[in-house]
Amino acid sequence: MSIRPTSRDVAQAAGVSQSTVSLVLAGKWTGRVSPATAEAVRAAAEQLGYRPNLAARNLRLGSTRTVLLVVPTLSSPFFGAVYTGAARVAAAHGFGIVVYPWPDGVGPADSPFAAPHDAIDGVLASSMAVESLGEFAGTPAVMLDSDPAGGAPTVNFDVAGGMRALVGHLAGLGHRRFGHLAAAVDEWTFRDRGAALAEAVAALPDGRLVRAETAIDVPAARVAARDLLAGARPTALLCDDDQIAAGAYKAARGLGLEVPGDLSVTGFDDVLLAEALEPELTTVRLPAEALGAHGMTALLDLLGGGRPRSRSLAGELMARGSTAPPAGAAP
Amino acid sequence: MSIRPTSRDVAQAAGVSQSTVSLVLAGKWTGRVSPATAEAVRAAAEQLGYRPNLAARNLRLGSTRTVLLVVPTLSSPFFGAVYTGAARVAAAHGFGIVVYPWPDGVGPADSPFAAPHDAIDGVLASSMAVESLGEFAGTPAVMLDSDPAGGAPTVNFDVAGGMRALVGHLAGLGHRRFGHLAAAVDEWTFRDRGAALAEAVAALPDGRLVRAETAIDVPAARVAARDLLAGARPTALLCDDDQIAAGAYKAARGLGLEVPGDLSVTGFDDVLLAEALEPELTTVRLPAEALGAHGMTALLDLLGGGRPRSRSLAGELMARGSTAPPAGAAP
DNA sequence: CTGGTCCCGTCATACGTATCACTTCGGACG
DNA sequence: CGTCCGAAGTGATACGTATGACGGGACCAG
Repeated sequence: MSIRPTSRDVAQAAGVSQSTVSLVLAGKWTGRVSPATAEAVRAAAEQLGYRPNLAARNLRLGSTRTVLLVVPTLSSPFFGAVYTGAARVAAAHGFGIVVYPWPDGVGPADSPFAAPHDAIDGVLASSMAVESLGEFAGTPAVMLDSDPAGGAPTVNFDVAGGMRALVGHLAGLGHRRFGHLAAAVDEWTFRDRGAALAEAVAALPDGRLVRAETAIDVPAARVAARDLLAGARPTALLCDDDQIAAGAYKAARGLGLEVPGDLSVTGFDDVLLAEALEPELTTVRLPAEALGAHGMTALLDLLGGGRPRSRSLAGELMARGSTAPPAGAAP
Repeated sequence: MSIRPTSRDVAQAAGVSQSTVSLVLAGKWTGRVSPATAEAVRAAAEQLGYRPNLAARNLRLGSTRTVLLVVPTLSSPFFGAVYTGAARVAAAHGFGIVVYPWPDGVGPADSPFAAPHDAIDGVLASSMAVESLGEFAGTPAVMLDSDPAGGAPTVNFDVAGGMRALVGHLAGLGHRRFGHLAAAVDEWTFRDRGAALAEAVAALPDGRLVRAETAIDVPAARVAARDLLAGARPTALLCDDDQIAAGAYKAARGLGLEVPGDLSVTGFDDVLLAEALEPELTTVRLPAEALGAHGMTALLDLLGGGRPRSRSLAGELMARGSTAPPAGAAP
């Protein structure tokens, strides 16, 4: 038979009523159905290849056991990892995930993607302001990598700690004059990175810091880095992103500066780029999969009526070949 | 009122029956409902913020207007682009997309992800063998970037043409001794690349080709490239992937070879890596978004009862700084 | 005045599931 | 012996939508 079997077909095959099938398959039969009957039902279901119709179940239950993951883009491995972590936890709880790539600043009406507004129980949104979620107001939401002051429960990276680790690493090598190639993106994570960096440098005796902004792509970063290096002469350049660091490499080489001999460079994020560059990039690895996993855990808690606490995940300093003592330092 | 309005609420507000609301909102009212009434219904729906319940609609229609996109991983920008292209076309036709990351070789039971087997109308699968879809047998499917001999309609890249373009470019520069760093992955696209490369080199007078395999990651490619370069001495090294090319860069530098002075290197795919490397990588850009878009178009055609033709999308040669005439060639 | 045709809508129903209220039946208990 | 109770299961219903089968005027022709 080519048509899909329903619970009624299973009932008929097992010689019981449809309600019994439903009870058994939902696992709520203890004390209501005899073990023998339950087994018979399961056998019939198995034999017919029965799979419950999700649409009917959702209609009946008023819940879809599906969560929407809102990300700015899927063209970055980072969000792929977030998805993976979230989906793993979701699947373990019988939830599905639908991805909704929502470029920041794009109105929902302009979006080329179909948002299944109602077919979801909750929202997991990464790297955006909670106000952007206006469209989903009222839906239980957990924010990832976003401003914790937004009101919603948040799971974040400790980017401030990451920045402090980088500055500590560089200061330990003898650096005092720092440059910051900041991402020209108004997101919490970058604001936090900038503030932490400024603070950490200010805490150093003789610490100095110059700052420039750039878009997150290689050519733009190259130009910004060249301009910055042409003015002040930092011995270490901290970049908000690995792609920016790639641009900095090019600018340095263009100016005849050796990395790390004449200029130390650091990135942030440790995407696949960090190991491909030469020299390999010192950066901070952010546990993106864990971010997704913890976020989904918090969301499930929220859906279950809990009040999940916001939390912060530490990054890991990956010290590699792009950092060294500044030229002229004692060995 | 906080509860979601149903079509019945709209009917009451507009002073008509529920069926009328359904007819109007489905756009099937011509000749059945007067323009004035239709307008009133639309106004009431708008005013109440009515959105049809998808679960109910799906239950009634027996179709979900949702398609499953099966990809090996989301940790690559490539599949993000495929998704984007597919989702754009889908949304324009009122379809949604659910992503199912299915690492090749992993059985469905082992998969950490929840496959919504029945909640879908069709499958779009990228970069895998059609046999892998066993789980979804019987569902209308279109394969992307996969073996066209599989039986299902296919949308592919003309990787053979891309390889020929690379060889032509290098031959034009004067190269005759080629190396191929092949991806050790048993997928159609890599088999096809290898075959096309061998053929193109064989067609050259004096053309010679050595070949080695490697996993698609930077450290592995570095080792493989070093071993290959230590034996034969090709003047041009064609890599199956940009990440492999990054490893080749490192190996070359480790052996004291300058790129492109002593060794020309090419990649494949033009992910964000190509522009970040130094020198920038000559590679073939594959239109991943177009792949997704054409695939979805074919799938919609298939779902509509059509018989979509398989087709092939040309890549674009991106000649950049990693290729030059071989050492000792006439200028 | 009757019968036929449109036009504009409404009624009723089915999709497949989960669950509440109810029945049946054998035994335990007073 | 009558009553109550738990075990084991069934019947009926509702979720919200889409749609085929009807209905009731209005208008026109005969």
